[in-house]
Amino acid sequence: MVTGDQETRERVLNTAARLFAERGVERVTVRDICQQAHANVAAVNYHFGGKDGLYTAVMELAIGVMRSTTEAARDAGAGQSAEGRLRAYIATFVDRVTGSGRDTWIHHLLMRELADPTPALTLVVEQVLKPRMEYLCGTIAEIAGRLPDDAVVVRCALSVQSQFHALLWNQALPRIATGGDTTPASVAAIAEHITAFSLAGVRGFAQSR
Amino acid sequence: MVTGDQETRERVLNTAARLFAERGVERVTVRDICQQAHANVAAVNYHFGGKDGLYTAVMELAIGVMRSTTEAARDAGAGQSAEGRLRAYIATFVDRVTGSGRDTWIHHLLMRELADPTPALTLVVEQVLKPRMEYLCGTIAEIAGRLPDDAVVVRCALSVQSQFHALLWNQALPRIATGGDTTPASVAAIAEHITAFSLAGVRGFAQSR
Amino acid sequence: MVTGDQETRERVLNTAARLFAERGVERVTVRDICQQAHANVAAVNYHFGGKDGLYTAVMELAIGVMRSTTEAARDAGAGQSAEGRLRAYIATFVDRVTGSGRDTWIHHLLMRELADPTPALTLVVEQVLKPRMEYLCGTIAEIAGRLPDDAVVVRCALSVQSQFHALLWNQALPRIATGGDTTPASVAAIAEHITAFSLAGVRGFAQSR
Amino acid sequence: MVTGDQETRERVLNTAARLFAERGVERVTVRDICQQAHANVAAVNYHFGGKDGLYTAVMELAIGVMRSTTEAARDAGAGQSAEGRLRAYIATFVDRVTGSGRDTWIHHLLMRELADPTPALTLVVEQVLKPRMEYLCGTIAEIAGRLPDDAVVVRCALSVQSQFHALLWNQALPRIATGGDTTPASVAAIAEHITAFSLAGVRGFAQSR
DNA sequence: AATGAATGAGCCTTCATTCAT
DNA sequence: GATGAATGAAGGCTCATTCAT
Repeated sequence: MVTGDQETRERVLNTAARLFAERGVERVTVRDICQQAHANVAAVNYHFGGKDGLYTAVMELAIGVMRSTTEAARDAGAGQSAEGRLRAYIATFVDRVTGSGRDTWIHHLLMRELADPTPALTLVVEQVLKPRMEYLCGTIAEIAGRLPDDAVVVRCALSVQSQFHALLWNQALPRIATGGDTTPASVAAIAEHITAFSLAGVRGFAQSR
Repeated sequence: MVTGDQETRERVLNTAARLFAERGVERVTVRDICQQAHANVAAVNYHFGGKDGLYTAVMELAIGVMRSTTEAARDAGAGQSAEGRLRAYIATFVDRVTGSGRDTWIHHLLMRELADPTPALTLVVEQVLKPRMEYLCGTIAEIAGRLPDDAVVVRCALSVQSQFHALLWNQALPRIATGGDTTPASVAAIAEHITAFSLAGVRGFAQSR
Repeated sequence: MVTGDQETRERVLNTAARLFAERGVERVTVRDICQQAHANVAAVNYHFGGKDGLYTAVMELAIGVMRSTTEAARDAGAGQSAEGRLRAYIATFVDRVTGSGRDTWIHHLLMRELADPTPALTLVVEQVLKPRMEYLCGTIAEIAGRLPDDAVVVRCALSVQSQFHALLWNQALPRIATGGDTTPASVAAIAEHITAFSLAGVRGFAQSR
Repeated sequence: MVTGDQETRERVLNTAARLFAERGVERVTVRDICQQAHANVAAVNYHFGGKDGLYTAVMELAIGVMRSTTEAARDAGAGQSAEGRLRAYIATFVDRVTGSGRDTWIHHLLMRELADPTPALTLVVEQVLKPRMEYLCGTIAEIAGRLPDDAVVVRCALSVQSQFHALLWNQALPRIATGGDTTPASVAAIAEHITAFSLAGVRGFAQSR
């Protein structure tokens, strides 16, 4: 109608990603999406085969972005010591989660997916969460002087990762504690806290060699 | 009267709590609830004024249980040192979250509320989360030799509390890591891990007096 | 509950009469009536056998009042000339219709019944409208020097009677014309107009004997 | 497409007009309308936004027809004397109200609106009733030798107009009086009666100049 | 490739009525 | 005699989906 071509598909996909994250899949109608995307009501079924297909496409998009975040977290610590890699990893995630603007929709979507699992969760686990855990376990293993598949190391990795999510809640919530701020200073302070807290936690499990 | 045991209102309320937690409010129909509760379709509107009212009632029920959990976590550490209180607090929560059977629906419900806030979330924050944070801050403050409203203390409390939720996900998820087990042994191991990790983390922020 | 006895029946009946007139039968619920009448939800079914039975009872009540209005209109002109009787008849009706306060609900109810006939309409026609027409025909016949069952006389009676209803509309409507006033002066002016207009109209059909 | 002749919107609109007039808005269900219109249950919401919107559309349709009736009543008396215009006006209305067949639904609908006003009544008053009153006042003013906004003239206009409605009732009722007939002869007789009665009534208020 | 009118299943809610007490 | 908890039928409306164009 407007431009034709494949642009419609993209507009619908991006609009859906935003709305799904904002309100949740159930609270968004196909009409809402198509209207805001300046597309026809039938566009969703035409391009994605239905609402479910659209959700899957959105999740695939999200997974792509999340994987690039994983990459970024890795790259930020490339060539550094284990402590440096952990610090860089945490800093990258805190930065993305507190959302310097875009891509925040991904975290909301992930929270919903975790609270209300769909078949897409399997993909997220396999392609996003497991790789992250693996990298994190490797780094932590080095710090703790243990093997990456040591149960202690895995638990530490979960302890580290879990702290990012407290940030998400603090954003979605009537702030429980301080730190709804997303000023560069406070973001850095949070990252520094998690790093220090986690390093101390991990070192407590360090094995003398 | 169909079964005659519980009153209709109670049957509907309990059934709704279970279904809301299992599938999410949007995916549960009033008909489903009433059918499983052996009640009439109109029972929801009669007793709760509508689906929304029913959800509110369920959340109030959940809040009641959660408050008793907070109490239990406090009582378990009564009369002990700060470290002992933290250990007891964590043990209580890990025990409840890993679910010795009942009341697991509450955690699912809470996760959904956090992912998809409704007006009920305000109540949860005020009556459940804030009191927990206060208690936790008090204990941590003592360990760290800081004031309870110190920003460092608050961040530590969030770091501690956030680790419980990793457990929740591990339950809802195709297990990312080890520890889908809820055998007494593994539950104890998890509790011990969080305690050790957190104590080390907090002590890293301790102020020399 | 409050006083028991037969008073409940009366309260329900009167409340229903008022509400039926105000909103129309379909727009009034049994719950509304019982609540406003400080009676139980089941009171309507208990005392009147159902909503239909209640409506019938209300119509019977209305018919009683309307018959007394007919009587009053007759009595007001008793012993007077035909012109005087017509003037008194019209004055009585204009007074009642413009509603010096109570009994206005009856007119609204009658309007609804005419617009949306129920079996009760037959009763109204037989016990209220026909007697009025008969009296009016008798009076008009005398003025016109014709027989009461003369088609001309009957048509004149309808012409007279119909003018009352214009008043009802002017009350229910965003006033089409002047005269929403119900001050004694304007009411008298209206009565005088209808009387003069009608007398002139009827005399135009007078037969020289 | 079921029948293919009219468009769905038109079928629904016409069916609704008929049913609303026959039974009243409250007693007609959306399902009834759609079934008789060979349309889907959702057609009403799709084309009219809901039952209320459908009613509004029906009223707009009715207003259109009523305005054309007003035009016809004017045209019928064009170029004639005031008496001739009044006679033509009355004849037109009596003809339409007694219903040579079609468009009778409009009168039923108007009666319901008057008995049970909805927001649509304002439109009817502004676009139909007021213009009619203005024309009628102009004609009567000329006959009575008074100004069109003279209170006496306005009252006369109401007296004239009100007589049409007696006809409506006579149709909806178990006939009170003669004249349920719609033979051309009786229709003409009624029109002639109203004309004569009204002319005499108006002339009684004539001012000598 | 894309549209929008039309569909039908299903949802929440309302309401007159019933029945055990 | 009177209550109020509980019922079931039905209503308006939403929404993802389809189909002819």
